[in-house]
Amino acid sequence: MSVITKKIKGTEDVLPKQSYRWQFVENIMREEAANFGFKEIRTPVFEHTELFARGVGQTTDVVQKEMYTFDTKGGESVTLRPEGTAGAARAVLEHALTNEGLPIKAYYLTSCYRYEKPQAGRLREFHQFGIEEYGTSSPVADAEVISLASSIFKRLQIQNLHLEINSIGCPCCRPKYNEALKEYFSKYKDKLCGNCLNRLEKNPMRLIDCKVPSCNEIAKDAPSILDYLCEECESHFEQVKNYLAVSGIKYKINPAIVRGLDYYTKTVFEFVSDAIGSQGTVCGGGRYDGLVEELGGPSLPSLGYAMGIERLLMVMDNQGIEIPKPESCALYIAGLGEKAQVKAYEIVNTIRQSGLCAECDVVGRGLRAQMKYADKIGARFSMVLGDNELEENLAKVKNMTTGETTEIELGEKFTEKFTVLQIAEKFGNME
RNA sequence: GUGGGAUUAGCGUAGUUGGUUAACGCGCCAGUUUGUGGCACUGGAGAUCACCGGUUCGAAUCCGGUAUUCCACCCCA
Repeated sequence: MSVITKKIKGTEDVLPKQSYRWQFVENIMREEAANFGFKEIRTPVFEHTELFARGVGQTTDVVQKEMYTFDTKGGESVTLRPEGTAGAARAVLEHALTNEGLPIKAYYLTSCYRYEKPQAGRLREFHQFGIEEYGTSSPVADAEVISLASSIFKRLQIQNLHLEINSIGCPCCRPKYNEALKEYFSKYKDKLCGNCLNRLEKNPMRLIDCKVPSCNEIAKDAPSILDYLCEECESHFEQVKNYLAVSGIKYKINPAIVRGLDYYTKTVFEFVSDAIGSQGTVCGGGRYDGLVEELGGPSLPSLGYAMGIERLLMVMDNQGIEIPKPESCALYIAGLGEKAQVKAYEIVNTIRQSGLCAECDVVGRGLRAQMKYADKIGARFSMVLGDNELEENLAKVKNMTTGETTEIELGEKFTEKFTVLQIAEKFGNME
């Protein structure tokens, strides 16, 4: 076999055998989001490049080197969304959703694209579930949003996830902190890595989580943002912690969480798993009070986060969490001979119309092979239809899990009223 | 973008001093006489040994490059 091409690097196919796992996770996300009052928002996969440049931030790695950007035939620069927040914020502004009452609570479940070097848990096309809440600066909202993530993880039965939170201040206090950082790190200029030297002027906060051992050593004693928070930020952070405590959510304060997207302010957090290697952040987000304004809108304090579906599935796989298999075929009808095949097809259609899954042979197999197939697809019941059955108006139905058989009448009534539940009744209890 | 490992049928693997039709398990297909799956048995299909090039009389096996994938860094979900 020589297939002409393969899937693009860093992309994944979700095959029929596997898709139920995705659907299970997605359904729980949708349900929990609904319980918390969030409604789905769907925005286009691509946007004008400037939206991300502006929203996510020019200095970020995501914008500088990871975007799928191209020119259209019309000559405009468009970009495949590298994350979900910018597009959602754009839509909120474009449709003036602020007029429909605040806060605006939305969630998305979509693909995102980043041109990165792939490895397990890091794909070029990946999927995120994300939460967006616009128009509230209250710390309750911070806790609410984290609580939603937490209850999704609980329903997915994911174990050993650590919540780490931090506050990275606001335009009022961060400049002072940045100055303090510059002053501190300047003393060690000759020992810092090239990357850190570059960032020292533009984005000194990023030096704090540098993984280069020598830098890391220096960063240990760097001033903490928590000592530089303005009164408002500090009080906000305190209240967020209180609300988390009230919700019974455990967390660890990690001053090293700074996040790589420029729009974050005040609260930032991550849920981290140690089960899947170095790409362990399964959910990350925080507050972005300045984003909407940055995009040309009104001052609209907001917050949100995104979870990586592939990573969650990896963790679940790793922890051996069982995902319930979907309902299989209720009845398989094996037909013998042309006349019986037609009848089988007719009955199958009737059952389908009653809302149940039924199947019959569509490849021309023999009886034995049809039974094997019925077994393979996990049919709950099977029935054999041949000349004898058609003559006598009587067919045997077999319970595929127990092997028991029972007889059932064919005929006019049969096709009209037949349901698999009737068969089940004949067997007494089923399940 | 940096560094390292891997690459043999759909999947998991075996295959070293380089030597005839590349092996095994699972899966798939078909049979095991009279019309019934899960077990067993028999048979069958399926691999240009990732790709390209080099060394050699001869390469799955050695060398180089490319691709993909995994691990770490980086980044982030």
